[in-house]
Amino acid sequence: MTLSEKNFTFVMHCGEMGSRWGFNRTIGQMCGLLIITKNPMTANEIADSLSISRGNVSMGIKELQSWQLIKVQHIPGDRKEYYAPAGDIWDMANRVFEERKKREIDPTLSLLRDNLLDEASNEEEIYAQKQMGEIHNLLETVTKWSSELQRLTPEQLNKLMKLGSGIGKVIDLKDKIFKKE
Amino acid sequence: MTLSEKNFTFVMHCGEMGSRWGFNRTIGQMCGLLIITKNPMTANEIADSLSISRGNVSMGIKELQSWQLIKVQHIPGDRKEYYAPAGDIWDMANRVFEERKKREIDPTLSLLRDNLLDEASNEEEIYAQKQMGEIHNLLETVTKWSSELQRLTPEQLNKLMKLGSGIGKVIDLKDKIFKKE
DNA sequence: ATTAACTTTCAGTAATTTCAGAAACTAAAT
DNA sequence: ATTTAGTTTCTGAAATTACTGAAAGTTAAT
Repeated sequence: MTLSEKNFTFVMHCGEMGSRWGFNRTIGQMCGLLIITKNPMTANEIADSLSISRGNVSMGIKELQSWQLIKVQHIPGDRKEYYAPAGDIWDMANRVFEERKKREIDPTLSLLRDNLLDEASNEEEIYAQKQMGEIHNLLETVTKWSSELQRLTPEQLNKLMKLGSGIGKVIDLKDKIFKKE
Repeated sequence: MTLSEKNFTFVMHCGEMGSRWGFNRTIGQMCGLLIITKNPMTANEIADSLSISRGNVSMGIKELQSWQLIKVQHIPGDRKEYYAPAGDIWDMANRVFEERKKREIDPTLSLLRDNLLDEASNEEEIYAQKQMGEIHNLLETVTKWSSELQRLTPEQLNKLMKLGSGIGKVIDLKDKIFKKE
């Protein structure tokens, strides 16, 4: 089964974007391919569709599983493993976001925490520590906020997103109401 | 002027994280270094502090300027260029965020827009197009939302962030109020 | 218009990352 | 216990990316 031209273009685009999204070209392609393909695919089908080696697909699968972006399925009476996206687009985006937070923010947060426990021992370290404190604040805020968003129900989240510029008004509103109490 | 051990550790950490944040090791180090150093630095000071070549620093500066993360300063009677972070930590994070959106989201958004204009011509393309539509929605929402956040005043933003789990309640609240009208 | 102080560019090299294909492994069916 | 259908791991080659150091470029002072 060969890809239609339009679908092929999309898959290749996912490849180009792959490294920007946190993985590599092949893995980007695999991810795009599985998303637009209705039926689950075997590793060999993936390798053929993308003209890459079977070994490479195997490594890619492992990686995509570590991101929790794909799941394995079995068809009764068939020994092959079939792969499909794990969840809908929104779920997948969430996973990517979470995983990237883990890789891009958490390590720094923990370094900064450690550092801020130590007393600075001179002028230069005092300034540095002040700056690190700022970064720490920022990252904590982002982290807290993102976990709050995860906690909202899909409907709430949807309302929030749709709110758009209204968000400013709502904040002010909330402010007025609670100031009274 | 050589870095204290603690500061050195931080700068090296920024290097390790560099590629995850969208640039490379050296540029990560440069960025970290400039952030924790109180006084603006010359290119040579940067090269010495990090033990990298002068040419490399020059390229790094260009890159950091393209991200709008640093600015040049001059000291009267001194021909050297002095570099310092452009803005506070929040500003910088914003710039990184914006720039990454440009690289990681915008190209895909435009590809998807184009694709969705075409009529799908068979079963397979219909499904693919449905999925692409989902991705398109998601990315549009993220884009819109992030530009809304940029539009808020710092105080509003701060309130919003502090709101934390309260956000759910506020949404419901807003809902009730406007349903009456 | 020369020199001196500084910056940028760039060609070649070094380091890293990605990949194919072969070999090793696993487990179901016979 | 062999065969067969399948998956994973690993090595070295290829491609990409990052870096150095030297050469070229710029600008201000003399």
